[in-house]
Amino acid sequence: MAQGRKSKREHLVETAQQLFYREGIKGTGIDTVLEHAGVAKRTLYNHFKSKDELVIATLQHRDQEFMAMLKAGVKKYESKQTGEPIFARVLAYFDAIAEWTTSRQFSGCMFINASAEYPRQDHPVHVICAMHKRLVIQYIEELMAGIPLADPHELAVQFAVLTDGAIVNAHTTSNKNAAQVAKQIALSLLTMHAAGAPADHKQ
Amino acid sequence: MAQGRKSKREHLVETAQQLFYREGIKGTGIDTVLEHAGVAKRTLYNHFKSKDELVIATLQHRDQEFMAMLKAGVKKYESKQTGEPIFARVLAYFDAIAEWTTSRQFSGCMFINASAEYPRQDHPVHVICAMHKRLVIQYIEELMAGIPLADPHELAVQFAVLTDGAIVNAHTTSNKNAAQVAKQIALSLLTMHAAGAPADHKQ
DNA sequence: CAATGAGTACACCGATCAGTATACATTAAA
DNA sequence: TTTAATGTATACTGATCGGTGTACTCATTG
Repeated sequence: MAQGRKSKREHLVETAQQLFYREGIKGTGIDTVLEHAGVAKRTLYNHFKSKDELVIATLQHRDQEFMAMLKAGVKKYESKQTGEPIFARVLAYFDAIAEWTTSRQFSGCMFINASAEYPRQDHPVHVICAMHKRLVIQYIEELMAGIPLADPHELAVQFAVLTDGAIVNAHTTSNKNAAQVAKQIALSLLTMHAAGAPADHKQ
Repeated sequence: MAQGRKSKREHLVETAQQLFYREGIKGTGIDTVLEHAGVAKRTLYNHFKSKDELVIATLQHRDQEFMAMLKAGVKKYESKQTGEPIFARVLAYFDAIAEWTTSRQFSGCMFINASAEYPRQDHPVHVICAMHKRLVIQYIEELMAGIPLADPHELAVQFAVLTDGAIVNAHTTSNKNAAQVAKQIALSLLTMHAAGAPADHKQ
């Protein structure tokens, strides 16, 4: 098994990911990917039997990468939160989203973009996108583990809606504040629904 | 000026809009549009000098149609709201969004989808999408005209973020509840920020 | 009737698309 | 050293892309 520091397959996936993200999936031809990767066409088709397969591998790779980015962001911002300590992790999550949506290369959520390019709900790409979103909700629930809530899942869904809204709004209208808007709303919801959180007693 | 009940141009725009919405813009070829419209290729290129121009005309048409749909929805649901009457119009707006996102042909927001297909922020399509979103925010502000608020615009932006989130979430994860989730959050924010609304005095 | 403008039918263009075929080079393990 | 796997280079396929050229029909209008 000949392989450099990175396998050709991995290199192709990473190159394709960049291009798909910047130019869209249907806006990026196979030849463009090969050109940027410096890899022969035959090699690509030895690893993937079609462009669709490359697209799916790309989205799976992005899923891993994105979740890792989120977790790193939460770790980074968790300690910088003021106010109620049990809220720190969820609020840090929104800071992570904010950092991402205001970064220079930000171009929306790859999964939202992909499912916009493949609108049919039964298309594999669309299915993968739905799975990713479900994973994010699950992660948000984990972040709220320490908070006494009547229905943690429902609040996680609300936060997911807020997140998607912030991402899309930031992308379409170039609004650098969108994620902070979402964070503020999230904080309101937290204080509203957290029953008997210390230092938050009603009057 | 020969013209049937509808001008060829209008017919082309409406046909293209349907197809672009269902199959994506880059996923729909000119020939497909012509086939469905039953119009000669030359006719199309007499009205539009490129596909991009047709796309833009389509988005402008959709903007009109969408705003009309929103206004009709608000009128329809306004009287059916319970609780604080000055909130009725904004809450009806979310019901209109809910009706749309749960309708059979719903396939996301055409503008969000379009700007996902054309990720570059300076592309004309992206610019039109941003304009549309700004129009919606303006409309939301109008709906809140009767509510005493410290910063109506900020709340309108929050509602826009909620709306985008609901739309995207409904589309990507087939969540029929997304818009109702957004409405609930909106109601919370309204009661929280509406200063001195009757029957809403503190304590 | 003549002229004009709008639409049609259809052939055609070069470019690009995803994907294949073939022949050769490199590498590493047996 | 032989063998097999992996990758490269390049040419090619058939389909489709957006867009053009041309000759025609048809209805209106002066």
